[in-house]
Amino acid sequence: MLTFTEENYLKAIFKLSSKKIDGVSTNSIAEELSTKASSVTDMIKKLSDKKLVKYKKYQGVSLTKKGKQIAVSIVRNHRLWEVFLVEKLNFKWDEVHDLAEDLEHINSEKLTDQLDAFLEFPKYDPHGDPIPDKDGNVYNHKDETLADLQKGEKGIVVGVKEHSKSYLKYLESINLVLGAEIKINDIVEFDNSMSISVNKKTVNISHQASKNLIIKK
Amino acid sequence: MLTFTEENYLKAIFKLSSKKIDGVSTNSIAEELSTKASSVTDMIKKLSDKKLVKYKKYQGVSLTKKGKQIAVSIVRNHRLWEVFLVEKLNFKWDEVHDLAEDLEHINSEKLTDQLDAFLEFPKYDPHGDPIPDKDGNVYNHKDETLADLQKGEKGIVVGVKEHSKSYLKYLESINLVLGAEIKINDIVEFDNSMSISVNKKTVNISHQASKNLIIKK
DNA sequence: TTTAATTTTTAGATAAGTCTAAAAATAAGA
DNA sequence: TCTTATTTTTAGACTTATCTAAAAATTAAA
Ligand SMILES: [Mn+2]
Ligand SMILES: [Mn+2]
Ligand SMILES: [Mn+2]
Ligand SMILES: [Mn+2]
Repeated sequence: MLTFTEENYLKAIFKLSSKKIDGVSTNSIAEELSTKASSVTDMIKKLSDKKLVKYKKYQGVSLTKKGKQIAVSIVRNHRLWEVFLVEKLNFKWDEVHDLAEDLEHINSEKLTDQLDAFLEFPKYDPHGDPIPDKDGNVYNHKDETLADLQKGEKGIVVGVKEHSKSYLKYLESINLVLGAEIKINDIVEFDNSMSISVNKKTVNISHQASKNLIIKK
Repeated sequence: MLTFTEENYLKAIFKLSSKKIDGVSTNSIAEELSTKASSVTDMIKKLSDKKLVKYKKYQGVSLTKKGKQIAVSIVRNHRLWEVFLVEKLNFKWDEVHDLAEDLEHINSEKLTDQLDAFLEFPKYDPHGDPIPDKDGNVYNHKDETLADLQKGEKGIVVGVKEHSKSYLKYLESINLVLGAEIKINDIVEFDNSMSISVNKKTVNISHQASKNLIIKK
């Protein structure tokens, strides 16, 4: 059995791996987990001893098959619990992440599978992130954001790239929730802010905000 | 915030307190938690520093108001999660305890309250144990067991005093589940075993088994 | 290709929770 | 009451995960 800490390291490495082809750097893991590089080095050695990561000094780290399996199953847990909290316990999408950070570490295949069934096998979590299936396959969205659309184009909100409470609350306040249909009315060249239509209402949105909203055309 | 370990000590002391009027002994806590007396002494000192227990060397330990509040809220969590697992995720009553041991430590008042509401405010967990209310009141069953009944008397199963998997599985195999109606056909004086009727079937049950089954006449 | 900046690793310390073995206090028995 | 037996506490050691400060390796710049 792994400690919560070890599991969180695996999850962090998994997350960072998706953005990097080669090994994940010590510093990036430290930043992701709000810890120090020296702590990361120590933990990497331990995970390496347990054959959960491949590691060569100064060369970065990557997950082994086994390590990736564990990481994905934790992500699966995390996202299923988020769905549960929103769908069944009436939480808002900006309230569920921290609780899911704890719940994800409860390791029971039966629990996960029964929860999955109870939720009727959801494909996405409340933030639009894909839920890995039982075999560990994850089908990510294409990385197309609102900021990529041109004047006159339409799109549907399918996810967010930024998960902070404040961003999520802001989006909800202007009805930019999952499934919302958007039309680009205008783009201000100076700062790339946009005027868009959602729900027959017109709102303005900064580039900072639009580039974190994942869209399907 | 408390660690899981600290919470488990509080819970253990709470459990043992209900069977003792004066302070709980170091050894009994050690046994309850499968640890050593020396470890218990160390932890008690820590909990005492945090004003969660009252402690005088060699005189046993008892919970403060604050300590008891925490302990009860953990018990509340534990039992609500057990209800969830059985009612919503189709677990059997012998499968839920260990998972609840983990889930109970997820501290969120909102989560607990929403879960309580989702489950429609259950009064008892799957083993018949009472679920403390939001204010920390617990209404325990009277301690009347099947073994206390006389020949010819009837009773209804309302709980168990022993929570081992094997006992729970055994009970289920002979239909001695919560709510089952029992009639005592005969008592063997030699070993206090009983012949009883459940669901129109007759079964024999040892004293060891009957004295752990809580009954309401 | 040296030198300088950055990144990563090591060395040594600290805190939590545990253990064994031994000492101290309490309880039980003669 | 005095002597054992039992219980509880203390002393000292170990493990895990963390940190700071310093050394080593790599990368970037001149
Ligand atoms: Mn999340
Ligand atoms: Mn999410
Ligand atoms: Mn239980
Ligand atoms: Mn129970």
